[in-house]
Amino acid sequence: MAVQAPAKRVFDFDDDDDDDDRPLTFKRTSTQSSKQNQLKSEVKKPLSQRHDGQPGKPPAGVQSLNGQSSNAQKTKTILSSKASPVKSPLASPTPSTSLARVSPVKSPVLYSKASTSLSDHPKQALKRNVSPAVKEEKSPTKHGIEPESDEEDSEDDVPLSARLKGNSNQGAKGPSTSARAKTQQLVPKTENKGFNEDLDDSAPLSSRFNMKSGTWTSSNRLNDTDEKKPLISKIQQNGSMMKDKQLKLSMVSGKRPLEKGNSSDPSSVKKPKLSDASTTVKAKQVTVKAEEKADDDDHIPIAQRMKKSTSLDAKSSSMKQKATKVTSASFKNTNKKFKKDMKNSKYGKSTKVPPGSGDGQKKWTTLVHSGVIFPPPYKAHGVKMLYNGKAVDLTPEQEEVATMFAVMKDTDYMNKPQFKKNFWDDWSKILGKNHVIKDVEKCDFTPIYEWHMEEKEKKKQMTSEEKKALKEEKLKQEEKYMWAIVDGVKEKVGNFRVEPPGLFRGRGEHPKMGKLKRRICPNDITINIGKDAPIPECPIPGERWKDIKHDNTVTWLAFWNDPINPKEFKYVFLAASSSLKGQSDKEKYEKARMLKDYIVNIRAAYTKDFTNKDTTKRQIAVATYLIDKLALRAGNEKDDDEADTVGCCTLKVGNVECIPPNKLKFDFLGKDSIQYVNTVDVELPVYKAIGQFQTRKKPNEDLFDLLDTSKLNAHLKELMPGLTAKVFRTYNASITLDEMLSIETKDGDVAEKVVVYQRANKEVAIICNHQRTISKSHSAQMSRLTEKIEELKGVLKELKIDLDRAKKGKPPLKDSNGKQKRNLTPEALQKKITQTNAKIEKMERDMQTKEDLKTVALGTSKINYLDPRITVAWCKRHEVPIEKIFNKSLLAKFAWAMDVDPDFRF
DNA sequence: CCGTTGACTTGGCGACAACCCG
DNA sequence: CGGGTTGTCGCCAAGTCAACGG
Repeated sequence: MAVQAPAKRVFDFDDDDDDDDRPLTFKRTSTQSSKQNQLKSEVKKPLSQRHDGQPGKPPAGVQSLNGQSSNAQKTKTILSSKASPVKSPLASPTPSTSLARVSPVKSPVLYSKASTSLSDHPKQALKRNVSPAVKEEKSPTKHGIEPESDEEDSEDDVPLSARLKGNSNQGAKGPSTSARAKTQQLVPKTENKGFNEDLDDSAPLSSRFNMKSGTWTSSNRLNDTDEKKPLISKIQQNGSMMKDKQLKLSMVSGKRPLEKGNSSDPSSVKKPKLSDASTTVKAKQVTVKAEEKADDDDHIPIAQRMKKSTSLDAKSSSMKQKATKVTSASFKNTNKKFKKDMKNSKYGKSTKVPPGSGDGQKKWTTLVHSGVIFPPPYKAHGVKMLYNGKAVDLTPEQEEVATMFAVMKDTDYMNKPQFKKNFWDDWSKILGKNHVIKDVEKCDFTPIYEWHMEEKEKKKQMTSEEKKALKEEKLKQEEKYMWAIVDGVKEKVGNFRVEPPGLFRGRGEHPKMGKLKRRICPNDITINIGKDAPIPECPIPGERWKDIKHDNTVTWLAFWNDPINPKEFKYVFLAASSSLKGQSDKEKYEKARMLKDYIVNIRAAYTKDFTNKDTTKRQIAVATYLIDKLALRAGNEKDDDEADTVGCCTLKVGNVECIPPNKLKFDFLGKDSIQYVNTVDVELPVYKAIGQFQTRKKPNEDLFDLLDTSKLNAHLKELMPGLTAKVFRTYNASITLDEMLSIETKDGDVAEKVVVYQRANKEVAIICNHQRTISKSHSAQMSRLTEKIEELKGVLKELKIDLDRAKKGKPPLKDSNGKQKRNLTPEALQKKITQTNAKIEKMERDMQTKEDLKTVALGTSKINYLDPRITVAWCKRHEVPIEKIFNKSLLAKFAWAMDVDPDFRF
């Protein structure tokens, strides 16, 4: 189709070029010498090494992407920086073994000036961030910037593991993983005084609320004033950051307005327009720099635009000042990077279509796609399983299900009676009443399992050529399904493959685990497509689609009912890189940013209600507090046929333990049956309120008996348009990243900055409780590292001895094999010693990082919670190639954020 | 109101590929 | 060059939340 639009492209390396799959290789010259950064124990590792210097094929464009370091000097806007804060590394011994340990509260972070304390900031920040809650405002006196704070800070250095509770014991994680215990201090003791300058309102959890009602401190990010600005104006400003330029497609009039109609945004009241995304890339950037600026204002009312047209930065930040010159310079650099893209883009600025003006819900105008692809029909293998020791004949249908079960032999599901039972219930139906097989326990699936393993092995043994051929074959078959054309623009489809049949693998103690998930046929599938688009041909001869719709108020391309739970659906959507998704992603972050302007008042309001006589109000207040401080999920009601997990509104009395004088210990299974364990200090009124909610209830009764998510969200919506519980998670995650980056980034090489980023990322992951299971080889890896370190230490010792001897003119000792070593000068030996020490330190740091991250999953927050503009802007400011932080998929997904102003702050 | 339905986001994990290091 | 790691990607389960229908 004509549509191969060269249209959107940002970074899209992939897209239209057909060589979509070409791996990107970023070539970078910079060497990252591993310098160690003293800050904490983390080490940079991964990012820095990969890609560097790799010979790969560096697409020209890409190359330029990285090139920035060379010229960009001006870009750097150093925020606070200079001081090198060295913090004591692991030194601080705080053996925080106790789970419950609560770390002392730290002083609030100072944003501005604080020169002296600069070095402290990072620490403080860190700590504060450790737990969202932590950042309460504390009285300066207390923890303030006192020197001793260092000591306290040291806690930060404590390995995560130490902080986590239960690690050790938990070896056995239940269904899932180990629980992580966190300890945080939510509450500051609150002195009312607090205040001011030091506090940042927007800080995540911090709470400045305690101040007596009324006084809020304002944040001081340069823009205090902002806080009070009418929202509208702020928003506009913010909004203006994004530009929305769309490239026009050459052929089609493609406009690709990200913006949806605007309309529906509930929040519209205050904010004129949240959205506007620039989904497209600005290929033009390069060419048209000037325009860019102009473009940014697209969504701003014309009148206003005129005013600001000249100054690029004005837009954004109201808060921050613009780094004008700088900015432009950096853009330049940036632009270069996009060279490649440019090549395709010769289009000028796009015409943006006035977004949907008017159509409230309309998500698209034209939609063309090829439907879905089905898994191949089952091929019987004929391997016979045993029943009572004897081979049994099975029909292909029976064998298929038996095979599904057989191949799960080495999974944990085999230890779950529920799984077996459900499997048997479904399989026995297929076997029929009269089948010889009457009892699963007498079944021996081993032959099938072995057959499966052999097949797997065969596959592994294939040469890479064969594998490649196979892959290409598959690609060829799927190619047409991979794309959809939305309003004239070619977009990637997310999951166009219909889910194959299998045994349901629910997480946690899911009551339906093991049930047969039957094969989906065309007859189960409803297609949604443009009215004028050709209806995809049904790939299975003789069958037909269940239904065809032309509903442009939704974004799905197809759906079918979930065989496990027929009242639920499985949808086929566009991929994350599509502008439709990009736009809603952007709106999500804009909403979270809007919360920043309301947060102070919201906190004040709920703080006040901690003691409200009306129990419902009190529950709402406390629940909101928990959602804000701890980034808990809302917690919808669940059916009995789902795993028993909870969120804030569904917390049970037994999930929260009150520990005098004012600590709460949470322990529950959240989404995906991931355990959440955390002990926090809370404000006394909260503590008391929780106690009240618990009285006269059994452990399994609802803590918030008068509450549910709809009531809670209805209440939140009164506080801010469009506000719902999940917005707090996004807000807290993003604001934490933004602040940590701003406070901790120092001068240094790219690798060091990447480490700073990762550390911030880690804090966010901890806040959100994003866990992963410890890899099977973790302990082996650790002991191997320990061994290596020991070995190096041995070498070191020997070197020292040799050094002593050399100084006295004696020859070195023999090595372990008894051979004489070379005579080295004391200087040479000294150098070796230094090198070895550095190596040991690096390894120790690597190890520490590994240990810290063994249960933390960084990816989820990056994908779903961290506003990519924060990252992109930071990369621009600090000359860190964005590819160091975002991989190919993320770059594609966040195309809409790539042109953000370097001064952007969440 | 309230339970249900529908649409869309968030989440951990396994398979596989790319990479690294002796 | 082989095996252990680490990073990507796809899969699909499990949440959130709004709209609907009575």
